[in-house]
Amino acid sequence: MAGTDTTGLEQMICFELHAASRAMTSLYRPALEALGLTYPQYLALRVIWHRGRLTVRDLGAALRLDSGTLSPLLKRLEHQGLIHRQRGTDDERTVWISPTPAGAALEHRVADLPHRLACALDLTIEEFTQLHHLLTRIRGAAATASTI
Amino acid sequence: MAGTDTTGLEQMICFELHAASRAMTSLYRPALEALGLTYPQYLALRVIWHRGRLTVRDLGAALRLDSGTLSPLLKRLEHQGLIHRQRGTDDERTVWISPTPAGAALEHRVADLPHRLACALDLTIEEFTQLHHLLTRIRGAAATASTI
DNA sequence: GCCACTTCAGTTGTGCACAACTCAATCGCG
DNA sequence: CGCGATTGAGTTGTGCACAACTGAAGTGGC
Repeated sequence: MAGTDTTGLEQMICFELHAASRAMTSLYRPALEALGLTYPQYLALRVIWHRGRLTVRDLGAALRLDSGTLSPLLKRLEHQGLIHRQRGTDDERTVWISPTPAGAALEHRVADLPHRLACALDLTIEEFTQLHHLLTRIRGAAATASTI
Repeated sequence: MAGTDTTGLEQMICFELHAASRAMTSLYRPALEALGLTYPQYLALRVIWHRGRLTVRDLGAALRLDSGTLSPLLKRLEHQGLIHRQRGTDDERTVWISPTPAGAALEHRVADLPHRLACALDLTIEEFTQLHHLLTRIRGAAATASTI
Protein backbone atom coordinates (compact mmCIF):
# COMPACT_ATOMS: atom_id res chain seq x y z
CA MET A 1 0.00 0.00 0.00
CA ALA A 2 2.92 2.32 0.73
CA GLY A 3 3.85 4.30 -2.35
CA THR A 4 0.39 4.07 -3.83
CA ASP A 5 -1.75 7.17 -4.28
CA THR A 6 -4.65 6.60 -1.92
CA THR A 7 -5.56 10.20 -1.26
CA GLY A 8 -8.91 9.97 -3.00
CA LEU A 9 -9.93 6.82 -1.21
CA GLU A 10 -8.75 8.00 2.17
CA GLN A 11 -10.79 11.15 1.86
CA MET A 12 -13.85 9.09 1.14
CA ILE A 13 -13.19 6.44 3.76
CA CYS A 14 -12.54 8.77 6.66
CA PHE A 15 -15.65 10.75 5.88
CA GLU A 16 -17.83 7.80 4.85
CA LEU A 17 -17.04 5.92 8.04
CA HIS A 18 -18.05 8.92 10.09
CA ALA A 19 -21.21 9.46 8.03
CA ALA A 20 -22.19 5.78 7.98
CA SER A 21 -21.87 5.56 11.74
CA ARG A 22 -24.17 8.56 12.16
CA ALA A 23 -26.58 7.14 9.58
CA MET A 24 -26.75 3.85 11.46
CA THR A 25 -27.56 5.76 14.64
CA SER A 26 -30.30 7.65 12.80
CA LEU A 27 -31.78 4.36 11.61
CA TYR A 28 -32.08 3.12 15.17
CA ARG A 29 -33.18 6.40 16.72
CA PRO A 30 -36.96 6.27 16.11
CA ALA A 31 -37.27 2.69 17.38
CA LEU A 32 -35.09 3.36 20.43
CA GLU A 33 -36.71 6.72 21.16
CA ALA A 34 -40.02 4.91 21.57
CA LEU A 35 -38.36 2.99 24.41
CA GLY A 36 -36.69 6.07 25.88
CA LEU A 37 -33.23 4.84 24.89
CA THR A 38 -30.34 6.40 23.02
CA TYR A 39 -28.10 4.37 20.73
CA PRO A 40 -25.12 4.24 23.14
CA GLN A 41 -27.51 3.25 25.93
CA TYR A 42 -28.81 0.45 23.70
CA LEU A 43 -25.29 -0.81 23.03
CA ALA A 44 -24.51 -0.74 26.75
CA LEU A 45 -27.72 -2.62 27.57
CA ARG A 46 -26.89 -5.32 25.01
CA VAL A 47 -23.67 -6.04 26.90
CA ILE A 48 -25.45 -5.87 30.27
CA TRP A 49 -28.16 -8.28 29.07
CA HIS A 50 -25.53 -10.63 27.69
CA ARG A 51 -23.34 -10.63 30.78
CA GLY A 52 -26.06 -10.35 33.41
CA ARG A 53 -23.78 -8.75 35.98
CA LEU A 54 -20.50 -6.96 35.39
CA THR A 55 -18.36 -4.08 36.62
CA VAL A 56 -18.15 -0.64 35.04
CA ARG A 57 -14.59 -1.52 34.12
CA ASP A 58 -15.61 -4.65 32.20
CA LEU A 59 -18.44 -2.81 30.46
CA GLY A 60 -15.94 -0.17 29.44
CA ALA A 61 -13.59 -2.82 28.08
CA ALA A 62 -16.42 -4.37 26.05
CA LEU A 63 -17.62 -1.02 24.63
CA ARG A 64 -14.17 0.61 24.49
CA LEU A 65 -15.45 3.49 26.59
CA ASP A 66 -14.00 5.01 29.76
CA SER A 67 -15.72 5.86 33.02
CA GLY A 68 -15.96 9.49 31.93
CA THR A 69 -18.48 8.43 29.31
CA LEU A 70 -20.06 5.50 31.14
CA SER A 71 -20.66 7.04 34.55
CA PRO A 72 -23.25 9.60 33.39
CA LEU A 73 -24.77 7.13 30.89
CA LEU A 74 -25.22 4.49 33.60
CA LYS A 75 -26.57 7.11 35.98
CA ARG A 76 -29.30 7.85 33.43
CA LEU A 77 -30.09 4.15 32.93
CA GLU A 78 -30.30 3.72 36.70
CA HIS A 79 -32.52 6.78 36.97
CA GLN A 80 -34.84 5.19 34.39
CA GLY A 81 -35.02 2.11 36.58
CA LEU A 82 -33.38 -0.13 33.97
CA ILE A 83 -30.21 -1.09 35.80
CA HIS A 84 -28.93 -1.55 39.31
CA ARG A 85 -25.59 -0.14 40.49
CA GLN A 86 -23.92 -1.19 43.68
CA ARG A 87 -20.45 -0.93 45.16
CA GLY A 88 -18.49 -4.15 45.47
CA THR A 89 -18.12 -5.47 49.01
CA ASP A 90 -14.73 -7.12 48.69
CA ASP A 91 -13.27 -4.36 46.51
CA GLU A 92 -15.07 -1.11 47.21
CA ARG A 93 -13.53 0.61 44.20
CA THR A 94 -15.61 -1.45 41.77
CA VAL A 95 -19.27 -0.89 40.95
CA TRP A 96 -21.39 -3.85 39.83
CA ILE A 97 -24.05 -3.33 37.20
CA SER A 98 -27.04 -5.59 36.62
CA PRO A 99 -30.37 -5.18 34.85
CA THR A 100 -33.50 -4.58 36.94
CA PRO A 101 -36.60 -6.63 36.03
CA ALA A 102 -37.77 -3.63 33.95
CA GLY A 103 -34.37 -3.47 32.26
CA ALA A 104 -34.39 -7.19 31.55
CA ALA A 105 -37.94 -6.97 30.17
CA LEU A 106 -36.79 -4.36 27.67
CA GLU A 107 -34.68 -6.99 25.90
CA HIS A 108 -37.80 -8.59 24.41
CA ARG A 109 -38.96 -5.24 23.04
CA VAL A 110 -35.80 -4.83 20.97
CA ALA A 111 -35.61 -8.49 19.93
CA ASP A 112 -36.67 -7.80 16.34
CA LEU A 113 -34.38 -4.80 15.81
CA PRO A 114 -31.43 -6.82 14.45
CA HIS A 115 -33.64 -8.46 11.85
CA ARG A 116 -35.30 -5.17 10.90
CA LEU A 117 -31.88 -3.56 10.54
CA ALA A 118 -30.58 -6.38 8.38
CA CYS A 119 -33.62 -6.03 6.10
CA ALA A 120 -33.18 -2.25 5.87
CA LEU A 121 -29.49 -2.52 5.00
CA ASP A 122 -30.21 -5.28 2.48
CA LEU A 123 -26.69 -6.70 2.54
CA THR A 124 -25.85 -10.32 1.83
CA ILE A 125 -24.27 -12.53 4.47
CA GLU A 126 -21.01 -12.24 2.55
CA GLU A 127 -21.20 -8.44 2.62
CA PHE A 128 -21.92 -8.44 6.35
CA THR A 129 -18.92 -10.67 6.90
CA GLN A 130 -16.72 -8.49 4.71
CA LEU A 131 -17.85 -5.35 6.49
CA HIS A 132 -17.24 -6.88 9.87
CA HIS A 133 -13.78 -7.97 8.80
CA LEU A 134 -12.84 -4.54 7.47
CA LEU A 135 -14.19 -2.66 10.48
CA THR A 136 -12.28 -4.98 12.80
CA ARG A 137 -9.12 -4.35 10.80
CA ILE A 138 -9.56 -0.61 11.23
CA ARG A 139 -10.04 -0.96 14.96
CA GLY A 140 -7.05 -3.25 15.15
CA ALA A 141 -4.90 -0.79 13.21
CA ALA A 142 -5.99 2.04 15.48
CA ALA A 143 -5.13 0.00 18.56
CA THR A 144 -1.72 -0.92 17.12
CA ALA A 145 -0.72 2.37 15.56
CA SER A 146 -2.20 4.65 18.24
CA THR A 147 -1.39 7.54 15.91
CA ILE A 148 -0.56 8.19 12.29
CA MET B 1 -31.70 -11.62 3.66
CA ALA B 2 -35.19 -11.66 5.16
CA GLY B 3 -35.79 -14.87 7.06
CA THR B 4 -32.11 -15.37 7.79
CA ASP B 5 -30.79 -15.25 11.32
CA THR B 6 -28.55 -12.21 11.30
CA THR B 7 -28.75 -11.33 14.97
CA GLY B 8 -25.14 -12.13 15.67
CA LEU B 9 -23.84 -10.18 12.72
CA GLU B 10 -26.08 -7.21 13.33
CA GLN B 11 -24.89 -6.99 16.92
CA MET B 12 -21.34 -6.89 15.76
CA ILE B 13 -21.91 -4.55 12.84
CA CYS B 14 -23.84 -1.88 14.73
CA PHE B 15 -21.23 -1.84 17.46
CA GLU B 16 -18.20 -2.31 15.20
CA LEU B 17 -19.24 0.58 12.97
CA HIS B 18 -19.56 2.83 15.99
CA ALA B 19 -16.23 1.64 17.43
CA ALA B 20 -14.37 1.84 14.11
CA SER B 21 -15.54 5.40 13.58
CA ARG B 22 -14.24 6.40 17.00
CA ALA B 23 -11.00 4.49 16.41
CA MET B 24 -10.45 6.38 13.14
CA THR B 25 -10.97 9.66 14.96
CA SER B 26 -8.45 8.58 17.59
CA LEU B 27 -5.92 7.77 14.87
CA TYR B 28 -6.19 11.30 13.51
CA ARG B 29 -6.39 13.09 16.85
CA PRO B 30 -2.67 13.47 17.70
CA ALA B 31 -1.78 14.75 14.24
CA LEU B 32 -4.72 17.16 14.15
CA GLU B 33 -4.26 18.29 17.73
CA ALA B 34 -0.81 19.52 16.76
CA LEU B 35 -2.56 21.85 14.32
CA GLY B 36 -5.27 22.86 16.78
CA LEU B 37 -7.95 21.02 14.81
CA THR B 38 -10.60 18.47 15.73
CA TYR B 39 -11.61 15.68 13.36
CA PRO B 40 -14.96 17.27 12.34
CA GLN B 41 -13.15 20.57 11.77
CA TYR B 42 -10.66 18.74 9.55
CA LEU B 43 -13.48 17.19 7.51
CA ALA B 44 -15.12 20.60 7.15
CA LEU B 45 -11.85 22.19 6.06
CA ARG B 46 -11.31 19.51 3.41
CA VAL B 47 -14.60 20.52 1.82
CA ILE B 48 -13.80 24.22 2.18
CA TRP B 49 -10.35 23.75 0.59
CA HIS B 50 -11.85 21.74 -2.23
CA ARG B 51 -14.67 24.17 -2.98
CA GLY B 52 -12.83 27.42 -2.21
CA ARG B 53 -16.00 29.34 -1.39
CA LEU B 54 -19.38 27.93 -0.44
CA THR B 55 -22.40 28.61 1.73
CA VAL B 56 -23.10 27.03 5.11
CA ARG B 57 -25.99 25.26 3.45
CA ASP B 58 -23.77 23.62 0.81
CA LEU B 59 -21.18 22.65 3.40
CA GLY B 60 -23.95 21.04 5.41
CA ALA B 61 -25.14 19.14 2.36
CA ALA B 62 -21.59 17.86 1.70
CA LEU B 63 -20.99 16.81 5.32
CA ARG B 64 -24.60 15.80 6.05
CA LEU B 65 -24.65 18.17 9.01
CA ASP B 66 -27.16 20.87 9.91
CA SER B 67 -26.56 24.46 10.95
CA GLY B 68 -27.01 23.47 14.57
CA THR B 69 -23.74 21.57 14.35
CA LEU B 70 -21.96 23.74 11.79
CA SER B 71 -22.61 27.21 13.21
CA PRO B 72 -20.57 26.73 16.38
CA LEU B 73 -17.91 24.68 14.54
CA LEU B 74 -17.46 27.42 11.92
CA LYS B 75 -17.46 30.07 14.61
CA ARG B 76 -14.48 28.30 16.18
CA LEU B 77 -12.67 28.00 12.83
CA GLU B 78 -13.27 31.71 12.21
CA HIS B 79 -12.03 32.55 15.70
CA GLN B 80 -8.82 30.62 14.92
CA GLY B 81 -8.43 32.78 11.83
CA LEU B 82 -8.75 29.82 9.44
CA ILE B 83 -11.92 30.80 7.62
CA HIS B 84 -13.84 33.88 6.61
CA ARG B 85 -17.61 34.16 7.07
CA GLN B 86 -19.67 36.85 5.42
CA ARG B 87 -23.35 37.40 4.72
CA GLY B 88 -24.42 37.21 1.10
CA THR B 89 -25.27 40.53 -0.51
CA ASP B 90 -27.94 39.36 -2.92
CA ASP B 91 -29.50 36.89 -0.46
CA GLU B 92 -28.83 38.05 3.08
CA ARG B 93 -29.97 34.74 4.57
CA THR B 94 -26.93 32.90 3.25
CA VAL B 95 -23.44 33.04 4.75
CA TRP B 96 -20.43 32.47 2.50
CA ILE B 97 -17.44 30.59 3.83
CA SER B 98 -13.92 30.77 2.42
CA PRO B 99 -10.47 29.92 3.75
CA THR B 100 -8.22 32.72 4.97
CA PRO B 101 -4.58 32.63 3.83
CA ALA B 102 -3.75 30.92 7.13
CA GLY B 103 -6.55 28.42 6.56
CA ALA B 104 -5.40 27.73 3.02
CA ALA B 105 -1.80 27.29 4.21
CA LEU B 106 -2.95 24.58 6.59
CA GLU B 107 -3.81 22.34 3.65
CA HIS B 108 -0.12 21.69 2.98
CA ARG B 109 0.45 20.67 6.58
CA VAL B 110 -2.11 17.84 6.34
CA ALA B 111 -1.09 16.79 2.84
CA ASP B 112 0.58 13.59 4.01
CA LEU B 113 -2.18 12.50 6.40
CA PRO B 114 -4.08 10.44 3.81
CA HIS B 115 -0.97 8.48 2.93
CA ARG B 116 -0.03 7.97 6.58
CA LEU B 117 -3.55 6.77 7.34
CA ALA B 118 -3.51 4.34 4.43
CA CYS B 119 -0.21 2.90 5.67
CA ALA B 120 -1.52 2.57 9.23
CA LEU B 121 -4.69 0.79 8.10
CA ASP B 122 -2.69 -1.47 5.81
CA LEU B 123 -5.63 -2.31 3.56
CA THR B 124 -5.32 -3.22 -0.11
CA ILE B 125 -6.88 -1.07 -2.80
CA GLU B 126 -9.54 -3.75 -3.20
CA GLU B 127 -10.33 -3.63 0.51
CA PHE B 128 -10.58 0.16 0.44
CA THR B 129 -12.95 -0.07 -2.49
CA GLN B 130 -15.04 -2.75 -0.78
CA LEU B 131 -15.21 -0.73 2.41
CA HIS B 132 -16.23 2.40 0.57
CA HIS B 133 -18.92 0.47 -1.28
CA LEU B 134 -20.34 -1.06 1.90
CA LEU B 135 -20.32 2.21 3.84
CA THR B 136 -22.07 3.95 0.98
CA ARG B 137 -24.69 1.21 0.94
CA ILE B 138 -25.34 1.76 4.63
CA ARG B 139 -25.70 5.48 4.18
CA GLY B 140 -27.98 4.91 1.22
CA ALA B 141 -30.13 2.46 3.18
CA ALA B 142 -30.39 4.92 6.03
CA ALA B 143 -31.43 7.69 3.67
CA THR B 144 -34.04 5.47 2.03
CA ALA B 145 -35.42 3.67 5.05
CA SER B 146 -35.30 6.66 7.46
CA THR B 147 -36.22 4.17 10.19
CA ILE B 148 -36.25 0.46 10.86
C1' DG C 1 3.30 -1.84 59.35
C1' DC C 2 4.43 1.91 56.22
C1' DC C 3 4.34 4.36 52.06
C1' DA C 4 4.74 4.99 47.19
C1' DC C 5 2.26 3.20 43.30
C1' DT C 6 -1.63 1.63 40.90
C1' DT C 7 -6.53 0.95 40.03
C1' DC C 8 -11.39 2.20 39.77
C1' DA C 9 -15.26 5.19 39.44
C1' DG C 10 -16.62 9.65 39.18
C1' DT C 11 -16.27 14.88 37.98
C1' DT C 12 -15.21 18.82 35.05
C1' DG C 13 -14.61 21.09 30.79
C1' DT C 14 -14.63 21.12 25.66
C1' DG C 15 -16.49 19.91 21.39
C1' DC C 16 -19.72 17.32 18.31
C1' DA C 17 -24.59 15.59 16.89
C1' DC C 18 -29.17 16.46 16.73
C1' DA C 19 -33.98 17.97 17.87
C1' DA C 20 -36.69 21.89 18.46
C1' DC C 21 -36.92 26.36 18.13
C1' DT C 22 -36.29 31.64 16.70
C1' DC C 23 -36.02 35.21 13.40
C1' DA C 24 -35.08 37.56 9.41
C1' DA C 25 -35.02 37.24 4.36
C1' DT C 26 -36.96 35.54 0.33
C1' DC C 27 -40.38 33.38 -2.59
C1' DG C 28 -44.71 32.65 -4.78
C1' DC C 29 -49.53 32.60 -5.29
C1' DG C 30 -53.71 35.12 -5.65
C1' DC D 1 -48.76 44.40 -4.48
C1' DG D 2 -49.63 41.78 -0.19
C1' DC D 3 -49.21 38.07 2.73
C1' DG D 4 -48.68 33.25 4.01
C1' DA D 5 -45.20 29.67 3.25
C1' DT D 6 -40.54 28.50 2.85
C1' DT D 7 -35.62 28.91 3.46
C1' DG D 8 -31.07 29.87 5.82
C1' DA D 9 -28.41 30.55 9.75
C1' DG D 10 -28.27 30.69 14.43
C1' DT D 11 -29.58 29.42 19.48
C1' DT D 12 -30.84 26.31 23.22
C1' DG D 13 -30.94 22.02 25.53
C1' DT D 14 -29.69 17.05 25.91
C1' DG D 15 -26.59 13.38 25.48
C1' DC D 16 -22.14 11.22 23.96
C1' DA D 17 -16.79 11.10 23.57
C1' DC D 18 -12.69 12.11 25.55
C1' DA D 19 -8.82 14.42 28.11
C1' DA D 20 -7.44 15.69 32.53
C1' DC D 21 -8.22 15.43 36.94
C1' DT D 22 -9.88 13.91 41.94
C1' DG D 23 -10.19 10.88 45.67
C1' DA D 24 -10.86 6.68 47.78
C1' DA D 25 -9.46 1.80 47.84
C1' DG D 26 -6.34 -1.68 47.12
C1' DT D 27 -1.25 -3.56 46.24
C1' DG D 28 3.55 -4.54 46.84
C1' DG D 29 8.29 -3.67 48.28
C1' DC D 30 10.84 -2.62 52.15
